[in-house]
Amino acid sequence: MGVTSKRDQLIEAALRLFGRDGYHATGIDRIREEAGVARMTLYNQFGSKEELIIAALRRGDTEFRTWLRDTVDARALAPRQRLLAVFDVLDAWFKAEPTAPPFFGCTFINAAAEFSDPDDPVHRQAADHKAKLCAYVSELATAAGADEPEALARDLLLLMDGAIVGAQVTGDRDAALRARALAAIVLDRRLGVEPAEAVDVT
Amino acid sequence: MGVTSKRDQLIEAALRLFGRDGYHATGIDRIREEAGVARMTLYNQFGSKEELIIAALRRGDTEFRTWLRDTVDARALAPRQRLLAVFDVLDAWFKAEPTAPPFFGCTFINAAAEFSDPDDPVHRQAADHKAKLCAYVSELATAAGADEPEALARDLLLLMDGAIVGAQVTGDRDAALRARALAAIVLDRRLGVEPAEAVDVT
DNA sequence: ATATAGATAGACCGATCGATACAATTCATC
DNA sequence: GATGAATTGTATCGATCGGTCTATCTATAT
Repeated sequence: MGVTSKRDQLIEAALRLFGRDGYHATGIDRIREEAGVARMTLYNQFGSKEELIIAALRRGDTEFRTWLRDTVDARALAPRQRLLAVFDVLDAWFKAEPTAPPFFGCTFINAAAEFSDPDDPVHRQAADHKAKLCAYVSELATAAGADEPEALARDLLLLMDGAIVGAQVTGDRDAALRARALAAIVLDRRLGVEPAEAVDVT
Repeated sequence: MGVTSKRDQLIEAALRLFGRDGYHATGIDRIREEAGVARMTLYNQFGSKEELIIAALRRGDTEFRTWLRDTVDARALAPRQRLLAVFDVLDAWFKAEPTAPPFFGCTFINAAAEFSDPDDPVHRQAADHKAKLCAYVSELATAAGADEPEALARDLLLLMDGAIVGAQVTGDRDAALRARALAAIVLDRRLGVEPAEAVDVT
């Protein structure tokens, strides 16, 4: 085996294929083939397709949030700018910049769609990702001195999801920038205006 | 046959099942069974599953936009209020009010997710729905005297999609109301403030 | 050198997939 | 009441689905 374990190879292949082709449309055998692994290895590591889906979502969650966090941190801006930087990260994602994961829409939104029952483990895993994402944005909002960081985070998450859908469905690659402009307007209301930034909200 | 043709029964069953369970997860036989129709009738009316999907999306598009339009019209408000009323309609949808279609997320977003190729006929049909929705909101924005009605419509559509995703993934049934509050803030910037409304943006 | 655990390829399972063939039957129209 | 089109049920197709089983191979540790 290489540097990555069979288990990791399976999770990575699954994450990519589920993200591109969907969950029901992607067969076990396709994942097994892509990972270069025997079928029984898959069933030894994960008892079922559902468990593999959940493992892939868990991996995707940590990978995405880590990438988001690191990329925002790399800009090392003032607290208010860091909230807006989240949308710059989305922009890089939509435009498929090298460091970003390939864009086929949000695999968590897609998972929740394909498993519509809120009690389904897959749906729960998808909801958990959004909750963790919201918690992170809430941290940023707190650092920026928001009165109600949780409420602000939910609003910004709504803008993020709206941008993702716009980029995915109608192919609007500038959706993140428009969401960023909207976020700036919202921040003006919730954080108070910073003179230097308040002008260029367009 | 009843008052509705076999074709209509098939389209309605398909629209409901695709919306709830997804496109790949819903088999032809399930639709045929739900519609109470022979399998060959399905293949006589629609040459393939894909054509049935597209017919269902077309039906869903007109049904949703008609319902949206009528419900907004029923409120007969001032132009600016009509733009915000769109979010009240979403709210009624999320909360499964009797007149609203059942809520399992936006079947067009879901279709675009399951058929990720932008050139896929199904994906195109989904994108077409969002484009038509955007055109309608643009009408409302024009009536409200927006400087750039198209740009405003895109922003409001982003808020709508964000609310839909929030309601679908994390089950946030108040997502439409939060999107409405955000929309009010955006309208303040784009339309100019109307004193009576400008205060209660929360 | 041998024991042990994990990975391999491939046959195989029953179920279901989308789609077709066809004969029997219903139904509207004249 | 006869005609022709639409609809019916059912049998069937090849392919694929998720999942199991087995026998062979390989690597590591003792």
